[in-house]
Amino acid sequence: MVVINGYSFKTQQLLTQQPDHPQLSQFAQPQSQGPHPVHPGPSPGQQQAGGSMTMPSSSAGKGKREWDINDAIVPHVPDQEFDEFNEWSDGHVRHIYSLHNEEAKKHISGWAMRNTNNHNVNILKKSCLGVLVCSQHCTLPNGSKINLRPAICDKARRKQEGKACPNKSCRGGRLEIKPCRGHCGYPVTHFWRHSGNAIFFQAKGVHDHLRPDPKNSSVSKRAFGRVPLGGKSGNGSVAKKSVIAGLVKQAKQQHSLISKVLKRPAVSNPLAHTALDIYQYNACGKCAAYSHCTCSYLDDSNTTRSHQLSQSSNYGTNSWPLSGSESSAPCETAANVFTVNHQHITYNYPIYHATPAAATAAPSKSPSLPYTCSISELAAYQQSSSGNSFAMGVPVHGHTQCQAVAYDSSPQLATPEPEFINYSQIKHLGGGVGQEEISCKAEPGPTIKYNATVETQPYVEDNYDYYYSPKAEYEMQQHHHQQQNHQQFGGNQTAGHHYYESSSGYNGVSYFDTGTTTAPGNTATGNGLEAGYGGYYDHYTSYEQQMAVAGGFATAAGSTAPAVVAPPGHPPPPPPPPTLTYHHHHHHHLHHPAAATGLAPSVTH
DNA sequence: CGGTGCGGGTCTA
DNA sequence: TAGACCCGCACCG
Repeated sequence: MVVINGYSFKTQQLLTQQPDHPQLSQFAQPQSQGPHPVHPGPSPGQQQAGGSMTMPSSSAGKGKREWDINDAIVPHVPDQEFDEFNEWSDGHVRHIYSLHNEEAKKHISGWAMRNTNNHNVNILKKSCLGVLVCSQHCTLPNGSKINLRPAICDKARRKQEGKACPNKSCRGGRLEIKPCRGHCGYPVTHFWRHSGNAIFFQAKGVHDHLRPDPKNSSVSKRAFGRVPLGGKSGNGSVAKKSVIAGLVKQAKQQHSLISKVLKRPAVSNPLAHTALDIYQYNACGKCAAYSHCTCSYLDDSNTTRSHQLSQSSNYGTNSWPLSGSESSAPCETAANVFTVNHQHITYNYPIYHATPAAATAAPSKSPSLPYTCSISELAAYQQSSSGNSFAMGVPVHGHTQCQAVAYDSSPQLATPEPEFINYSQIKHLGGGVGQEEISCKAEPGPTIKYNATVETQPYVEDNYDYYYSPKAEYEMQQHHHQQQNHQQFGGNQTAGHHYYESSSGYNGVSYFDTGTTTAPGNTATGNGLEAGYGGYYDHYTSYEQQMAVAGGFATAAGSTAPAVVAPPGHPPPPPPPPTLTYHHHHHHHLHHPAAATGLAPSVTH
């Protein structure tokens, strides 16, 4: 068994994708449950691929890591196992942060994430706004492109759009938004949920664009503060020079990092596959038909990627999109989307065939093979640098992925492909709750309405401010950190993770459910209710409570409980109530009396 | 002023 | 029905 960032995988599975988990397979093949075909796409069966997907086994010890943001009950995580905050989470990843983690509390993200009303008060959903780019695709002195962070505020963002390109050398360029389509053609989404002593974070989709510069970056300031960026015509000055120098330095360092990453042996060591491999790529393969999936938006976007690659001079920068996004933004398997209630909540949960092949089997629709290959590698790098707690596909992936990505245009991956299982569904099996649906059957890409300035933009990833903003340093650290993570794979990555804490406890948000966390290791107590459930209470929570009782999960911290989801080899939890449906289609919380827990329902900060 | 969260509504598939 | 968005409002820094 291999533990990756807290997620356990059976070595066997990693090495071989054999369907050795009947139960999992079963769960992984929800289609068997109902009329809904798992994969409406070309190959309905692709997803199951033998059900080899490795669902982390709770019995394995890291079962607590098995959760989905929509799970009725999320695991309790020991304080020591909280993840280090990652502001650049990308791909289908999940993190569990300390309730005291300031960044987590603020739901911070390097990506421009805006609040999205998902009508679920328990889970905060945010979607990516993409990045601001120059309409002229101008190139900065360092060869990079304008890549600014869109304002979250609609009004502010509108003001940003149309502004003159901050690149002084740019003529007529205007800032425009390149929308994110990393999640089946839709913006990448982040979900935040406060439960118990932790903040659960789950991301869906892989950003198909570069990381935007920090809003306080020099470029941003110049862009919106009318401070001209260094340009040929530029007022050269010291600032300009320093910027260039920094860029050069940055490029070198990045190159160095990339080289390291690429050199890393991975092929020979399947186990070396990082969680990213598993959780990120697992994302894709969900689309019933990649051909239908707009994750990688074949249309005009392809060219964009190609262009990006073509200008990969500085691809090494931290902003480069993940391979998944570039060549094949993973999308979730439709079959794995479940709705538990009327809250518009999708239960997408990626189960990855913990096999090297799977990891590299990220489907791609991108026709640009050569670029794709490059991207794959870059992606691998970026993954690592992206700050994901999971290390990512190393060179191997890049390599393998070249094949997979470049040539595998088929949704069906011959190799074990990432699969998505709805944990909730699993839990609800028999309950008739989890009904699979197809999440990526349509091509949302074209449907993107706002700021549909999706033109091929040959922009190169770049962080001109890399050395100018505090963040730059941080990111660099992140890069290194990730590198380390890569090497750590195979071991408990979460252990020893530093997490930010603050004396101030989270005051509570509506989606903070204190009673939704399974107590650690408790296998037989159902008494957690009194302790864990304070004020916040809704059907969701109620259900969780029920589960807690029925399943012997203690909600109170300190107790130990089995993973929420029945792990392979473990019988699924007791059947859930018929439905987890909220009373009202739209939110309607019972105005959670946060009193008991001292949590203010609507206090956001 | 902008970030952030809430939540009522609309549109679309 | 569900997902994505839009929009206004409120709060906060």
